[in-house]
Amino acid sequence: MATPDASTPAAKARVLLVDDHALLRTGVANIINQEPDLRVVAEADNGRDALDAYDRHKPDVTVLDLRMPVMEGVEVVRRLRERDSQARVIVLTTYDTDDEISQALKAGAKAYVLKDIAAEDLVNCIRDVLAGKTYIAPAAAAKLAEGVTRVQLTPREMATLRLLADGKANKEIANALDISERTVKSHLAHLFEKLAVTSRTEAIKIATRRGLVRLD
Amino acid sequence: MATPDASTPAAKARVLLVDDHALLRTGVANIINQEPDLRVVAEADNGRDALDAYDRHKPDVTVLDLRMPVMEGVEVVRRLRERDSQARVIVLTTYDTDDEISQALKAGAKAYVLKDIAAEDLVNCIRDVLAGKTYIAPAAAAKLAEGVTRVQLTPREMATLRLLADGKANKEIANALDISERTVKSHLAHLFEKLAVTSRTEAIKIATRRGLVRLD
DNA sequence: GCGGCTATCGGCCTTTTGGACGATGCCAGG
DNA sequence: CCTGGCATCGTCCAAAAGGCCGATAGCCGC
Repeated sequence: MATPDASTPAAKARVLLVDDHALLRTGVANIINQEPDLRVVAEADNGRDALDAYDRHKPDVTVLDLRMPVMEGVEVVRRLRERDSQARVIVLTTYDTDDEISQALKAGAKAYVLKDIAAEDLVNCIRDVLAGKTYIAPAAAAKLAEGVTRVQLTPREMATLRLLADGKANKEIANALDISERTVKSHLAHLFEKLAVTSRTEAIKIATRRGLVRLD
Repeated sequence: MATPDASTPAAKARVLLVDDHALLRTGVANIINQEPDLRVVAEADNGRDALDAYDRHKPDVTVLDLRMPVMEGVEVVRRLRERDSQARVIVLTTYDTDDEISQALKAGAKAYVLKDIAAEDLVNCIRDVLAGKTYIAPAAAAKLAEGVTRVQLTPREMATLRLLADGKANKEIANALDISERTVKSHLAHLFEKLAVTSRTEAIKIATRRGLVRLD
C-alpha cells in the first residue's frame, strides 16, 4: 500500500492519499509518483486509518475523499486540523452538494476538487495548496454561489429531517425524539419554510439535493 | 506519462475505457498499460462517445462505468451488445443497488466489479472476461441474492414512483399522467405492497436503496 | 431588560393520504 | 375460452399531514 522510496533526496513533498476506492487510490498514486516533486508516502481507505497515517507520516498535504466508511470525510478534515492546525487538506470527491462543500471548507479544507478533474490539474492543485493557495472546483464554486441562500437548520430541525428522510411518520418522529407530535409539526413547518417546500416528499428531495441528508 | 512501446508484437488485448471521471480513467489506464498483455486503445467520458469509440477501435473488452452523463451505462451495454453480440463489457462502478446490477447483467455485461477492487484484481478480471469467463463482485452478488425477491414494477407504477420521488402530490401525479387521482392511489397501493412499505416517504427510501429511482 | 431565536406544547380545521370494500375493459397465455 | 395481470375509475372513511390561531420558557446578545 505505502510506497517506500529510500533513494530520493527527501526534496519531494509528501502526500497522504485517502479514498475508499483502491482503484482510484492506485491510479492517483501512480499519477502523483510520476511527478518529480511529489511522492505518496501513505494511503488509507477510511477515516480512522487516515488519522493514524497522518500521525505516523506527517504528510505535507492530504488528498481526501468525502464519503467513506468508518468516518466521514468532513469529520476527518476537522480532526486533522485539530491536531495540526497547519494540515493542508485537499478534498477530492465525486459529489458537489452545497452543504458538503461548505462543510468541508468550514472544516478547514484548502481545496475542493471533483473526480472529473484531469490528472495534470490535480497535481497543479496539489502544488498550489503546498504553496499556500486554495482551490475550489468551478462546479463546486457555482453550487456554493447558489447556496448563498444557505439554510441554517437548528439541531432539532436536522434530527427531524433525518428521521423524515428515513420514512418515519410524525408520530414515530415524536417518539424517537421524545417530544409531542405537535412539536414535530412545528419543526417540520420551519423546515418546510427554510427549504421552500410544502410537503415532506418535496422536503426529502430538496434536502437530498442540497446534501443535508443522504438516503443510503 | 504513457509509455509508447513500439517493440511489442501487437499481441496485447485492446481495452476501451469509459468513465466520466478523468482521474479514474487515467489511473486505470496506467494500471492496465503496465500489464504486458493489455493495452488501453481508447477512452471516453460518456456513453455516446463510448459507442463511437467502440466502432472505431473494436476493442476486445470494454470497461464501463454506469452513471454517466449523456447516456446511462446500462443503455450503453445494451447498444454495444446490439451492434456486436460478441462485445465483452465489464461494468466498473461505485454503486451496487440490486436493480442496477441485475439490469446491467440482463443487458449483457460479462462482469460487475466495484471501484473498491484492487488494481491486481481488476486486471485479473479483465483477463477472465477475455477468456470467456464472467465475474460478479461478492458484494454485488450478495445484493442480487437479497433481491431474489426482485420487485417487478409495471410501467405505470414506475412512472408513479418517479413522480412520487420528485415530491409530487397525488393530484399532481394524476395531472402529469393524465389519469384520475383514484388511479394514482391504485398504483401507489400496488407500489407500497411490492416495496413492503406503508407510506410514500418510506417508499422513496426503499426505492432509492434498491436503485429503482435516483434523487439527483 | 428587551428582542430574537429556539424548543416546547395546545386546539381547530382543511387537505391529503392510504385502506377497504368495490367495478370495468383489455390483452396475452394456457 | 377462461384466467390473470394490467390499467382505469368509484365511493366511503379513518388517519395523517399540514396550515393557522395561538402560548410559555430558556438563552444569548446588545
